Amino acid sequence: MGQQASNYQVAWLLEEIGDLLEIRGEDAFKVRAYRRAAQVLRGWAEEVARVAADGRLTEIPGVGKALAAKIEEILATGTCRALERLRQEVPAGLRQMLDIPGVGGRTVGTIWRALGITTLAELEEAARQHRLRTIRGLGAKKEEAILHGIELLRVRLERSPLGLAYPVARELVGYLASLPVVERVEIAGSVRRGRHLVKDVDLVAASPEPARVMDFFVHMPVVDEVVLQGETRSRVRTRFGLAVDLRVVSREEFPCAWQYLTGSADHNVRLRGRARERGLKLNEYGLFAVDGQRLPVGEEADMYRQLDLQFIPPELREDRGEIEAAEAGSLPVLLEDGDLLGDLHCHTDWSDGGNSLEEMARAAMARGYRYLGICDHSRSLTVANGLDAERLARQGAEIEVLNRKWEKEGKDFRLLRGIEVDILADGRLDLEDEVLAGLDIVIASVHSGFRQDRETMTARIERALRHPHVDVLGHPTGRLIGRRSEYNVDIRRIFEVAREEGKALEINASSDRLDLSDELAREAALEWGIPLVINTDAHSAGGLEDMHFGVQVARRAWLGREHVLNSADPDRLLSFLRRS
DNA sequence: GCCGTTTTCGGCCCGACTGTTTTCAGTCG
Repeated sequence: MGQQASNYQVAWLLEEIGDLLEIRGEDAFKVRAYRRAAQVLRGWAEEVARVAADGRLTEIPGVGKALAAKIEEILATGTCRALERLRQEVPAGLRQMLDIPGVGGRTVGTIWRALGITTLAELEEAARQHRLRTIRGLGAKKEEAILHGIELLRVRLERSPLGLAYPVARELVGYLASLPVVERVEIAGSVRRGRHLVKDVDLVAASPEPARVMDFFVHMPVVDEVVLQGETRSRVRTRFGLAVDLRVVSREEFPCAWQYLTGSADHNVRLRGRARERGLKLNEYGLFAVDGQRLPVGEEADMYRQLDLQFIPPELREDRGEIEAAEAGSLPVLLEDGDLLGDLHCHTDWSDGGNSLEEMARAAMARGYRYLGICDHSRSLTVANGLDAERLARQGAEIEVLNRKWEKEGKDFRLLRGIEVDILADGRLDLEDEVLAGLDIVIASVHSGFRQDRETMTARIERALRHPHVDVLGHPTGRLIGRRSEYNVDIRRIFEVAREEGKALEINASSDRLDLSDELAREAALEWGIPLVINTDAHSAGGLEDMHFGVQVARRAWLGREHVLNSADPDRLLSFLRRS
């Protein structure tokens, strides 16, 4: 993480400026400009500090002179004057209210000015006392919606989405690893298991000098508050509100400590019982015989072996049958990051993505992919600059030019011409059949009318899935983690139709979706035999890296490469797509 | 705030939906 702010941190502050401006009632386009820049930076592959050093900040789309100056100020000082002024003016608690679904800057500003409310607790109190409905423009329904929204938000405050926790964990691991006295450091806990929501980040390190490691840990620049600090365990709260636990043990203790701290608790309880049955004792420091003699455990796998079990990958450690399977030697061979040969769903600057076709392709090649599906939005999604038939055709022509160029250069890579076509409210698709017929891949997704009743929504998706040109159903349940619940849809009926029609379902790997969930992915693939695809839905080159989260969903679903279409080589993949 | 082979100023952010409303404001994607 170094001294200079990372892209993520700069984005975080720009986002804050946008939020505060919105609450103050500033021009919506200005607010949008800050948010857009933050989004671009979050997905920007190159270090923004590096870009700034070269004086190339304004080459980043969405960054002009004013933002470039602010970014430079943030890189130099960790903040900027404009932000500090806003923080003085707008109480800190108001910002959190923007996270309540259905509440935006206007509403927050109105409530603030009318009732002087500045915290979530005060807002909830006022809603319960029916004081919000006295404000002009708000009513009983809005008051109820706010109370419900606060509930949804609570879930998110107690647990962080993996997409937030994982980069933080990775960054801290890198930071700790740079310390010479640290022999080894790893991510443990639910982040390692790939849970979509995590309570905190658990790290474990091996070092002969734990006190020095701890001292280093609690003084890291991202630390907001030291919750507790001891010889072997410390807990801090980072600036993002995320709690981080670090345990430091000896090298000898490391494998069992790592295993223990990875959990889950239920899984560990079963393992300890199993050790006891064998006359052994298992704890976070090691595996011991009755006489207290330490058994050799050089790696986690040794410990499982001592308990007559196959090695159980972290994603399976939930006591959902993995111990029985490991005992029988029947654990599945799980999908791995390297198994994926392409990503079938990403966006470009033709619609609402941040990078060009070629930039997305380069990023895909750098990941070792052999193909990349370009599936921009379709025309009805006007805010995303969705493509109509004419622009889609022009994009297709550009893709063909690129593909021919790479073929000539002998590159084993191609772009697939695709679309993420909107499923309209009645289940029709947003583009004509003959337009869809000319594409390599068609992903159909719901982006509107989320409140349809179960029957209507199910029939709507069913109709789209039965359309002969549709290959994949995108983000099948529509959930946004901590922000929006699933649509009201009979997902088993959708499974039935997908199986009948031979269509694939998406595991959307975008960290705020992870949709299908691990439970549904497992059911779809293993019980219904439906082929899955794992796609990042990336809106920038950096977004392709979310694939890791999708792989973890698949692993948590007990799936191997045979269940995932985009682990197939291009010919096999295309033959599936042509079939539909 | 950004952006530009129509433009360095004036667009950008449009339409659906909901709730609070007598004609509109806010949110969302």
